[in-house]
Amino acid sequence: MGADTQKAIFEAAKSLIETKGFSAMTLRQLAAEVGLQPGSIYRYFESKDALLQALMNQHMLSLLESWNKVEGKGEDEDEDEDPVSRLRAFVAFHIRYHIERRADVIIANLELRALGDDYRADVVTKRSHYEANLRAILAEGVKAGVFPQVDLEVAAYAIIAMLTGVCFWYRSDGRLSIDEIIEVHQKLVLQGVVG
Amino acid sequence: MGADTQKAIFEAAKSLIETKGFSAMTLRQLAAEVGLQPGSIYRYFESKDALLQALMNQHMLSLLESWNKVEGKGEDEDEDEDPVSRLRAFVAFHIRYHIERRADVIIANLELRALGDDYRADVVTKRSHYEANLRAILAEGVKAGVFPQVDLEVAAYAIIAMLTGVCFWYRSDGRLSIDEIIEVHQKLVLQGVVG
DNA sequence: CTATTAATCAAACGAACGTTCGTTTAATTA
DNA sequence: TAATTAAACGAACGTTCGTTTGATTAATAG
Repeated sequence: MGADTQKAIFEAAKSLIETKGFSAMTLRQLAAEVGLQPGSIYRYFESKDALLQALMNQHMLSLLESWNKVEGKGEDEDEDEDPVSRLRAFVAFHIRYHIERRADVIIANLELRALGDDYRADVVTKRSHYEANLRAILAEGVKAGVFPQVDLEVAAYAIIAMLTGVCFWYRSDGRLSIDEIIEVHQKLVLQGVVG
Repeated sequence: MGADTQKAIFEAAKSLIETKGFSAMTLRQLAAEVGLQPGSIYRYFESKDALLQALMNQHMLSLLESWNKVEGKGEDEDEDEDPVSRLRAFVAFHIRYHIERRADVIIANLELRALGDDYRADVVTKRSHYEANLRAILAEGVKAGVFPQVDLEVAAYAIIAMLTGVCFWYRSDGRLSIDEIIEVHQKLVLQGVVG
C-alpha cells in the first residue's frame, strides 16, 4: 500500500512545485493534496529537502536513460548515422521529452538553487553528461565537414536552451502540434532563419 | 538620504533573490544585508510582494526602453536597415543586456509565479511587447524574401530562449568574451549549424 | 484468532516568518 | 537654538513553518 502513497506524494509534489516553487510549497499543502496529515509524509521522506533531491535525481536519471535508449537502439546496425540525422533525432527527442515531462523539467531547471551544494553538484554533473551527447553530435558533424567550425560548448548550450524553452509556452490546445513544433526547431537548429 | 537606502535594498534584494529565490529570501536576511532592522524595510515597501513587483516592473520597463533606444536611434536615417542587420543587432543587444543585468533577468524569468495574478499578467504583457520587436524583424525578413517562410511565433520564442540562456552559464572569467559569444549566436540564429 | 508490523492520525514543538508599532536618534527647517 | 520631520531601532505580534512524538487504526503473519 505504501508504494501507491509514495507515488501520490511524488505526483502532488511535482504539480505543486511546478506551479508555486519548492520554497513556496508547504508540507501542509502537499499533505492535503494527497489526503494525509503533514507528519505522515515523513514515513516516505526524511525531510522536505530529501523529497526535492529524490525528484531531481529521478528526473536526471530518467532523462539520461531515455536518450540512451533512443540513440543506442540499433546496437549493431545504424550505429553511425550521419550527424544531420542524429541532430534531428536529438531535437525531436528533447522537445518531446520536455513537453511530456513538463513538471520534472521545470523543477530541474528552476529549483537547482533550492538544492544543497552536494546534491546540486551531482545534478549539474548529470546535466553535463546529457549535454555531452549533443556536443558529441556537433563535434562529429564538424569533423566530418558537414557542419562548419563552431564553438561546441556555446552551440550546445544555445541549442538546448532553445529546445527546453518550448515547455514554458507549449499548450496542448495550441495552434501547432508537437510534430510541427519539432519541425520548426529542426529547421532553426540546422539552417537558422536565412536557410 | 532615504534614496540611497532604497537603492541598497533593491540591490541587496536582487542579489538575494537571484541566488536563493524570492520565497526563500527572508526580510531578515535582506535587512541584515543592508544593515537595517527587518521592520525598517517597510519605510520603503509596503510588503515583501510589493518589493518583487517593483523589481519586475522596473526591469521590464528598462528592457523595453533600452531596445527602443537601440533601434530608434537614427530617427530619420538608417530607419530601414535590412532584416539581417536588424536581427544581428537584436541578438547583440539581447545578449549584452542580459549578461549585464543578470540578476534582473533571472528574477524576471524565474519568479513570475511568485507574483500575484494581476502583476504577473502585466509583466507577461510587457514581455510580449518586447518579443513583438523580434517577431517584427522576422516578419520583415520573410516579407522581403530574405528569410524563408517560418512560424514567427515559434521562431521568436526559440531565438529568445536561446539568447536568454546565455546569462545562466556566462562567467566573466570564462573562455570567451561577450563579443565572441554574440558572434556565435548571430551565426546560429542566421545560419544554424550547417551554415 | 492473536500477535506483529505498517500506515496514518492528532497534537504539539520550537523556530522562523512577515508585519506592526511606539520610541529614539539624526537631519532639516524656522 | 527650538520645532519639525525623516529614518531607523528594538521589541513584540499572531501566524505558519518543518518536524517530532505517541497513540490509533489497518494489514499481515503465525
